[in-house]
Amino acid sequence: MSSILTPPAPRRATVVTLSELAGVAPSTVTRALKGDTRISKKTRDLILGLAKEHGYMPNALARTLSSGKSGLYGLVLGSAENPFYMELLHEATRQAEKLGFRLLIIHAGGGPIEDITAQALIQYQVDGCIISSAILSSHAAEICARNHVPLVMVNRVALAHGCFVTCDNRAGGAEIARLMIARGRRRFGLVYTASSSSTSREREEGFVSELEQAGLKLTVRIDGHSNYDGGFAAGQEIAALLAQERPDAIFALSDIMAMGVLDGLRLASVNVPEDIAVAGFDGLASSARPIYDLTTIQQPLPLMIQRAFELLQARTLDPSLPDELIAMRGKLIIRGSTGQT
Amino acid sequence: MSSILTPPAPRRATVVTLSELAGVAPSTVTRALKGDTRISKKTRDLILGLAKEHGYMPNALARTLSSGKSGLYGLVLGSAENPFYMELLHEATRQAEKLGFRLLIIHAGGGPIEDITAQALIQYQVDGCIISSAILSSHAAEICARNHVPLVMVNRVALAHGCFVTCDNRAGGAEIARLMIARGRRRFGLVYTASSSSTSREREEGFVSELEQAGLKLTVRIDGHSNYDGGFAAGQEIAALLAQERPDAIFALSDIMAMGVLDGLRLASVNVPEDIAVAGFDGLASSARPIYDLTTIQQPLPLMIQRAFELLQARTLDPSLPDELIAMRGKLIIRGSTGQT
DNA sequence: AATATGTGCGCAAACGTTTGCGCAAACTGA
DNA sequence: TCAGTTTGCGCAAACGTTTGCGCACATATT
Repeated sequence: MSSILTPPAPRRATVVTLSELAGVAPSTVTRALKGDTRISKKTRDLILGLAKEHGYMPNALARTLSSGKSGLYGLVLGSAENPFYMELLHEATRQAEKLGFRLLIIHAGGGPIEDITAQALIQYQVDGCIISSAILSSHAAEICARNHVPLVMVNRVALAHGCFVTCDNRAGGAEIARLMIARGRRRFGLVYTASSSSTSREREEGFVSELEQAGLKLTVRIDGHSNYDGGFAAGQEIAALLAQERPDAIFALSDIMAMGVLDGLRLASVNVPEDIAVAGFDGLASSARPIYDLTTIQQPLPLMIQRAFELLQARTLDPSLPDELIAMRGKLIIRGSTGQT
Repeated sequence: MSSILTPPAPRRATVVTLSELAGVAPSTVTRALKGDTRISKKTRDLILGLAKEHGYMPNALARTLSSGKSGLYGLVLGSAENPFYMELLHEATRQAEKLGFRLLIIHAGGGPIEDITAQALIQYQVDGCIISSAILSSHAAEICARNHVPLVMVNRVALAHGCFVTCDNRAGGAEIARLMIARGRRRFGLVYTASSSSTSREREEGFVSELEQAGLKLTVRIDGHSNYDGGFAAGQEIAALLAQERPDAIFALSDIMAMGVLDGLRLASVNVPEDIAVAGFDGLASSARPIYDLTTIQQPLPLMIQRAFELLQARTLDPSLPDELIAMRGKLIIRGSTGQT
């Protein structure tokens, strides 16, 4: 408590206080602020002037209570270790701001989304949720379904209810295989992720099926644990193989693992791309660093986020719309880690 | 519109619907759910049972309207390129969840916070805001001050109004200098950031003043532009110096720049730490990677975030509390990039 | 029996905004 | 002049939760 008595801070301007100043009803103020031409121009101008003069800012919470739309979207992010999620966060934030929305962080990091976390989606009346990683428990998914919270999963498919925007992972894996084969590589290794995620499985399937069509197959398959350290360990393990047993091409299912592989190989004095070609997937900004110079499949992140918001907004307007799955072709970025043509 | 007429989804349980089911007043339901012992145990148990049975979840927005506390905290993040902000986001999210709060992304990336973005803080009645980068315009800062939004800046000091939790940057810079001197280094370079931020200035001041006390001085000072690419370019520039003109110790004012410096030196075949010792600041997880093995000052991020929430919560309870600045000593992590003892 | 105190709840208004419904006055055409 | 239409607004309730104030009834004390 302040030892010097001060009068309470004047309350901030509200629709009601503006209506009193203008001598009109609160509903008139609301309509004037919205530009409703049923309110005369003279009255609208008066109210807009007062609103500006008094620094009026609408209370988004009261507005939500009354209109049912919060302008909030939930965001679920994956591991702190993978810069892909930071890029996704920035892109989602940029597009949300453009659309006049705000992002509520529902979950960040590994592990499933706890029920109490999913309940935040309902409690804050989010207009939808973008999930880029983590798994909703079946109970949490049921809570969302029952409360009509539109969900879009970006970069993976793992829900019984919701929409999906992914990269076309199979096509991407196949493209990497074709490039490696075209460059004359013949012994292939995979650094994968032993999770149940569709992303890894599809990338691997695309890669392997393309090899098989060329009468080739994987000779090494190492779990890179979805992270840099796992990729690094895989790189060391590959480097430790006898040169004639070693694959001459490695596909890591994500850029973060690929960069680990590259560093592991490099510290073991294995030459890339001379001895081993390395490719990744995701298109991280850091994959372009000279020290990596990584060939990769670049996910069309801005467009994926744009589609995600479109899917959510459409389902805010019409909750009965059927779920959609959108797969977008990634772009092959050929760099030094797979050698030059 | 569904072609098959379906009854509207039953509305979710509210305090009012629970009161009708229980045959009590809504205020009784609210009090029972809060455990108010003025409501008899029998009635409380009845209401709790009904709440559970009907999957009641309080509407956080209505609650805010009525109680004045939203449980939302704003978060402002810096550049997508610096993993420090991802680590900060994850730690802030983890601690917020523990406290029962949610984080609203106010801004992410470079550039000042626009007024319309700052207004979101007021519109969503956030209980406070953690700012880790970016600058509030003076108008935005005034909006927050006038509306009593507690602000805490983490990792820098740049506001006329608000609290600050930073690492003790000067002490950290001085520690790096002492280590380098103790290792016999005598020609010093700095990779800095030409921004007005207090963080960079203080780290540099700590480093330089310690050198001067030992009768030493900077011989090279290169702008690393706060990012990896700038650090990399600086590393290349340093490598391009004649060996006898080259510094034998480099302090980069952040880990992300230090990693760029290391890569730039490495690609130019300059040996670290034999030819040049390199140190950074921040304590990023990736600084521990074998390929960097970076000596750094590790910011006590979990404690900084904890203090930030404490400062915000205290000011929610008592808006008249004076601003506080808390500086915390970082921890010197000695790794291979500065050589062994 | 009367009075004081304790217990267990309810009333009512508020928080800030929105919108369906409808009224009064002005205008138009016959 | 009158009926119908248009214009410009207001009323009132709602959205969901909270809480100050106070009532009715039970209990204890004198």
